[in-house]
Amino acid sequence: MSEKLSASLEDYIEAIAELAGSVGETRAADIADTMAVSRPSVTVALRALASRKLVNYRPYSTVSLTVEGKKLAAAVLRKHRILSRFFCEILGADEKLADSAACKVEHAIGEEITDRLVEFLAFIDNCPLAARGGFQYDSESRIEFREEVEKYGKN
Amino acid sequence: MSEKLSASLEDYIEAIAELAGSVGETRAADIADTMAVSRPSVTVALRALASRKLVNYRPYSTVSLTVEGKKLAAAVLRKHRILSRFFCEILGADEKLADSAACKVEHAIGEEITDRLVEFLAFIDNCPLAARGGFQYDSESRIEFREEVEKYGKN
DNA sequence: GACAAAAGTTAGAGGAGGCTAATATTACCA
DNA sequence: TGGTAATATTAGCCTCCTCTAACTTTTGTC
Repeated sequence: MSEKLSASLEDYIEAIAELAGSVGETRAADIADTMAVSRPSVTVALRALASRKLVNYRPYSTVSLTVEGKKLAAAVLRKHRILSRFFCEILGADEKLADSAACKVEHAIGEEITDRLVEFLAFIDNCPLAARGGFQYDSESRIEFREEVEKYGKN
Repeated sequence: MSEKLSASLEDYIEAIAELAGSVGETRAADIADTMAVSRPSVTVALRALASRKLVNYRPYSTVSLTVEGKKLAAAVLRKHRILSRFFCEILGADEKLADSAACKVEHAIGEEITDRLVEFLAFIDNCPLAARGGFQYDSESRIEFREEVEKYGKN
């Protein structure tokens, strides 16, 4: 991947990926609308992304992601999904809150934390949780817990 | 609380709280050093914080937090601790990574998510987790899981 | 108590992001 | 095909945060 984008540019990449969808293209106006940002701000952002070779951009034309851009978008969207699931399913937050929190946190965590969260969710999905089981959670069982979590890790 | 600080100003508040410690005072140079930032940047930040009545600041003097500032610092530090614990104890991340991730994420989550995370950690601490128990985690037990977590919630 | 060192501030500049108003380009339709 | 509506860009401005270089104040030592 490239040089580590700002939160703002990651948001643009994410929005473009979602708007482009299967068609693969979108327009500046749609980006501006969904991001609640002015059109000139979009122009500036697109230039920044184009200079990093993350979008195909020519003035007065439609926008699409490059291969690199798609990779980056996928990484950001993955973080978003994982976080949203965690906030919603595990912490029990409202869907809307979970989503908006994910939107902010996705720019703040790296791949390792994300991978570990995936691992953790996989664990909870497959093997959970004796709320009723009455296990005491001392420092030893904490270590066991970790080992169990790792067994369920994949992508 | 006041008007919602930027991540940057929250970092300053946090650093001041930690440096001031029990003495209650610290100096601009120490802030600059621990935050790896220039002294003029500290001056600017202190003026911004003083204008929001979060620090007691007079040129060429020491710095301390106001009552409001202390409240805000406590809120940020609480988020930091909770997140760091979660990344480290639950996700199994290295202490250093857990801490640096907490440093970023603390500015991105609100009180509700934080409260829910506290609840969740309390639950894990007290009642966990039958990795060995063999409970299946279907959509029904997910709801039960949530109910159990809530029983352990407090501050 | 004077003077050097340490600490702090001012001045000036730059990057990142955002906005509005004005201008340019494209697209569509009669 | 010409003209208007829609779309996009440019120009100019602002805020936030950071920096270096230069200057001022405070402190501590002889």
